[in-house]
Amino acid sequence: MKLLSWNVNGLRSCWSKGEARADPVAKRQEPERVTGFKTWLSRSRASVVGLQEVRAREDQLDECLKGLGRWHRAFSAATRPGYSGVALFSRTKPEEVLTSLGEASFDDEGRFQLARFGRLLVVNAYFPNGNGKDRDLSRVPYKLAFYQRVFDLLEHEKARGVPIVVMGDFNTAHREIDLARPKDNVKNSGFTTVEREEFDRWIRQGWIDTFRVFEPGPDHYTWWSQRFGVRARNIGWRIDYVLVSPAARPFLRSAFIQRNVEGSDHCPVGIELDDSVTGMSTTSTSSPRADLGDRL
Amino acid sequence: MKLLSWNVNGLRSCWSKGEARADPVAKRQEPERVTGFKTWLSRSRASVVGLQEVRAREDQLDECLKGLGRWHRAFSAATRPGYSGVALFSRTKPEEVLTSLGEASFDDEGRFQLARFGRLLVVNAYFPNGNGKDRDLSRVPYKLAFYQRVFDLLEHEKARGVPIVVMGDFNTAHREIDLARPKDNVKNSGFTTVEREEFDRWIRQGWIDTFRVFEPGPDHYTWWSQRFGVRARNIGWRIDYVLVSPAARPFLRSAFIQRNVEGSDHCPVGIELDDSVTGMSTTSTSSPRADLGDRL
DNA sequence: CTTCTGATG
DNA sequence: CATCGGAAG
Repeated sequence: MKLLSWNVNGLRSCWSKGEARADPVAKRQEPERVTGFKTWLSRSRASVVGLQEVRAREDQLDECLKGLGRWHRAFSAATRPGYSGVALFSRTKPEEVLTSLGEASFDDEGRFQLARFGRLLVVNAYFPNGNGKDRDLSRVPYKLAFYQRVFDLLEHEKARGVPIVVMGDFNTAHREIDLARPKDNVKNSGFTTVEREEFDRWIRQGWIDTFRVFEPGPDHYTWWSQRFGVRARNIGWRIDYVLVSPAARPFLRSAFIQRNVEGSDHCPVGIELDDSVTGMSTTSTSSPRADLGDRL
Repeated sequence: MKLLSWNVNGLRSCWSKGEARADPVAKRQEPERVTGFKTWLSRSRASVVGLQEVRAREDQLDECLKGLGRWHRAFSAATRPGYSGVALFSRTKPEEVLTSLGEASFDDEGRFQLARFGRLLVVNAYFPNGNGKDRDLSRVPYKLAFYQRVFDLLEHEKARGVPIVVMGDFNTAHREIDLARPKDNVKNSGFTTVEREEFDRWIRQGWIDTFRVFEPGPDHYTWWSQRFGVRARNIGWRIDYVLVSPAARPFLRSAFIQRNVEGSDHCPVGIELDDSVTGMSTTSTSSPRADLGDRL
């Protein structure tokens, strides 16, 4: 099974880039194909797709969601209009979906979804940006608290040997190799010491950065600033990740970055797991099954 | 001498429509020529140009103002950023420019300029829209007070026989013939009885609607809603005018609407006056010269 | 429908 | 640089 994660930076905008709209812009130009959301999704062959920065409530998405084919869809929007928001699309309906982290300051921002497919837990998360109102680091504490809350929430199941996937926009580059200009960014949110240390803690505690299982080298990024056209020169950051718990590791077949998919300032990332990870296929295993009712 | 008036609905936007910019839009489309501000101005052969809804302070206009050629420029911006604002361009420097109506509630909105060229007074005005916050008529009283203030300010000079031009966006259609759908708009600001009566008062007191001197017929408009593409079907309003005082009437050579000029939801309007109206040409007259120092 | 800000990324 | 909302026209 394939799992994909994409920060779409506004689903309506991302979707529109793949459509030849009869809008004022289209009147002035030849429709030019960029990939956009719809084409990407229809060609994805994914089982589960996590989106971040949807920036719309479900009822504002009618046009984008029309004709997408048979997907189960779950949304968690922020209270503030046009801000944040995550969505989870899946080929089969999850047995459970949870969107609360048990704290209003987190839940108000539509950043978290946890879904269960058999024994597999899939988290779709949009970790906060650490920049505050005045482009300072004032939101870093909130960001770290969010990381810790998600970590704590999953710890028991991870320790029990439940296969878990945590995918999304982590808004942090882990190591120097994970961004093109590490020296220039040591004081910028996304690459400060505290943020990197929190990421380190996840890895030390057993979470696996799936992309690095297969690719140890540099120049692999998932986000590029929209300024100065730096994407063409690949001056980017790897801030979108798919982590898996140790119990999911044996099922991991591949991990990848879809750097040619356009429509957002992020590109999609993903992994392939053996179908048996859910415990729902013919060949079953004896891994423990998550019981969200107990823990969450 | 030719005088022109145009509500540009954002000078930066209007200007950009005449430029083949290297911007994200241009990347996706073939540059298509629409007239825009720069081309219009350079081909205008005007002596004086009044702009309304500039929607920028002078320091935000560097790019638009670059390479426009030799124009004297005067600006009056609103306090609130991106709102209202008028500008007066002229081939010769006005002897005087006045922007205050003597009341902060008017002056804060950048709606008024009065310039003197010899004995000729030129007013560039952006009369308020009568629609309030809730799309009601709550700004009609302010609009009427503005009309009355401008009227009163000019009355003494008009009565003395000074040639005066008042050009701009009046935000009112005078008579049924001045809008395509009079019946549908009797309750909308711009065509309510009180607004039309204020316009009537100006005419009764001697102000001349220059366009009607030459064109008594229907279907001549200066503004079209941006919704539903009604400009192509000419469903518009004539709300931009050039009025002249009785003393200027003998100098009036033509009046016109430039309905094919694009770049704004309004099109330019203008008149031609005999050059001698300023009293500065070789053939002088004995008309009184305005003395702003006394009155304003 | 379109122009602007202002917040946010 | 680009998204989205809101005010305004």
